[in-house]
Amino acid sequence: MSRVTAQDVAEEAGVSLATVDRVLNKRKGVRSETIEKVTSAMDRLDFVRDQTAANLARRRSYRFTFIVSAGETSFFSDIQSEIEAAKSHVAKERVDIQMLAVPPLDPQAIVNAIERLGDDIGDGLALVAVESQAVRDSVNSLRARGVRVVTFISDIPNSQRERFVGIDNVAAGRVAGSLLKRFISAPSGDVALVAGSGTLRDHCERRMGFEQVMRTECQHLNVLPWIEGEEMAGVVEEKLSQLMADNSNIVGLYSLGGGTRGVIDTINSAKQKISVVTTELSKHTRAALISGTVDAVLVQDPGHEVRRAVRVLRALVDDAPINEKQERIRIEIFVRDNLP
Amino acid sequence: MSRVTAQDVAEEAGVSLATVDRVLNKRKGVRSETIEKVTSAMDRLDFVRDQTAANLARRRSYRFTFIVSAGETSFFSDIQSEIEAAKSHVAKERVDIQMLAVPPLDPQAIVNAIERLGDDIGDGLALVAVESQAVRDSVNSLRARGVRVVTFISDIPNSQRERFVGIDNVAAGRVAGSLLKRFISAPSGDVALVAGSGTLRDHCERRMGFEQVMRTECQHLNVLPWIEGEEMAGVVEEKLSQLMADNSNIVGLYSLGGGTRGVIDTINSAKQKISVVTTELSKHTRAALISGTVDAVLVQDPGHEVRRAVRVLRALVDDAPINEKQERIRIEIFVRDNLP
DNA sequence: ACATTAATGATTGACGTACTTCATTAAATA
DNA sequence: TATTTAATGAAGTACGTCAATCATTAATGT
Repeated sequence: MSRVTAQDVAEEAGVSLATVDRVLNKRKGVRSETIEKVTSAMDRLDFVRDQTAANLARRRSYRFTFIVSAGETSFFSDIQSEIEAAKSHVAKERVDIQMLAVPPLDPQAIVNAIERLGDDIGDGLALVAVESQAVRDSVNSLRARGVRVVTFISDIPNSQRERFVGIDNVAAGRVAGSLLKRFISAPSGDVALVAGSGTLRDHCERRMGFEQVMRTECQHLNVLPWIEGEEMAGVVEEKLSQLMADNSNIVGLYSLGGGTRGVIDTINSAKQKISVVTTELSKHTRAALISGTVDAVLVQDPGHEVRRAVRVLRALVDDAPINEKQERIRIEIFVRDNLP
Repeated sequence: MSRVTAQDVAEEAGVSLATVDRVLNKRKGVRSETIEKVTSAMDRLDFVRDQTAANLARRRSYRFTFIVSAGETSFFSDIQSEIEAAKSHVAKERVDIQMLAVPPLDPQAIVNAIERLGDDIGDGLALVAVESQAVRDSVNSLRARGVRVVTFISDIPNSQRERFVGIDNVAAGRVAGSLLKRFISAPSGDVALVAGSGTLRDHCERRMGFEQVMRTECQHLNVLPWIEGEEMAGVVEEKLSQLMADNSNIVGLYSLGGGTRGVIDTINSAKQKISVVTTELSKHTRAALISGTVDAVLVQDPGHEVRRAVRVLRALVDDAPINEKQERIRIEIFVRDNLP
């Protein structure tokens, strides 16, 4: 009933423990014939190497860096506190995490941060990327140095980052579109679009997905040019209330980025009945869902994303396979009744 | 930069390693004054005990049993394959899982299975419970023997199970209601309800949540008496097509349990345009989402649930704290565009 | 036949913690 | 003061694997 050890395998295979170890760790100096003997013995005995003991013996420890945006958005403060939480959690498993918050929307800040860290960056980096050649170069040179890199929340394709941990933003936009399509009962009307900034790839992608659905399936709805709120509630409120004053034909709204609080305040003080889909679960969107101001909120769970980034980085360092299915980040839909 | 060990703590506190160990494992025979010295040294040094080394030294291994329903439903075959997957995955961490599939809706089958297992049940049990006094007694006597028990998917309250790993089914019903409410644009009409069986607590709870919303917020909609399909597609199809032939005023449908394939087939061959919300993500519901037959699917992710059950059981055995936030199972909403 | 190389065995000391035993010291009680 | 009791130290073994060393044996080439 007790576990099968490498020693047991050695006896079963009629070789020494040293040889089993060589096979186990793919070291050279073993005849293929012997390798076969050992692996078949492992099969017969159902041997599974004790990963915890192996890590202990290897005295392997991991050091990862997170570089995130220091935006005003509640999403990013959630991300930061989740990273803090993960930090103390994974410390038990010899994983050390450091976090750096840099000014948002600023490629150079990212590049400088990476520069300054030098080797202190550790074995891997999770980066909230900003679309820019400088960042791309920086990522590529990290990879050349052997640092494992994943992009986080916002991707930067065409770089050598090994993976993107975040949601499929085009799909998120499509979900918003297909929900709004069903929520809007009016026979026709305008749909407003509120975003943070056109320089954020995730915002652009969501818009793209949203417009795909609108164009192909909602000929009765007309999507207005988007409002860029620079992720600030005040700016959003100003621009949106202006728009709504000018246009009494708005029947739906999709807020796909920061500054959602501004959207909520504006809608609350307007008289029109509008179907609304937003992003991010903050106390504001939560209250708005309950009061009925907002119909649905599309969310990417910060806790999941942080934990997954850590798991993926660790797997990359270990050259272990990644369970793609488990590591996919879901787009979660919240309505009033499934609020967490 | 290297990790702080118990030895370091001993030196910092000016005590021996043995004393640190006594404090660490809450053994008696240490003055409270000394305990204080040690814990403050641990704080100063940021000591985190290496759980992997501890487990190794303790030669602790875990043995858990899953007892699940062997229903025809694809959900349960998903559960089973997820358990298999988890099994090989956690074997690396000295966790051994065995699974037993018992006939569905049969309390005695569960009791017998537990009886037959005896001590072989291991350190913990995850049980897809069925409402019954016999099962309750069985669970309670396991607890008395020191076996940790969690209910899984379907709860059995008033028993001494320590936790329920699954979704909030009343909330799931409410979500279905509030989605249907928005999806249905007709000014009035009937809403059909298809379930598996009234003896399943999760089905009853979903119905309850659904009717709560309908009654309080949808006076214009009339909920018809539910159809019990016994989790079999054929039965569902027969009963539902009968209902739809008799009633041309059906504008919405919520399928809250097994046999969803029957629902889909029936709707497909009917001419009415009906808004539909169902449960479970199978190839049938997936296809129906894409074709537009079904508007939304409410899902509990089998993979998540299995992994969480294992984590919770392990934490219970270790007397470790459980991160409630992480362990809550979400109700996921799928529409055509966020299909995984 | 001898030197060279490759494959394997045997042994050992980590890794960080758990747990036990035995000895020692300090404090409390008679 | 003598005796018991409680608190602590010192030292060692174990857990399962890694990794290094050195010795031994078998296969290969000259």
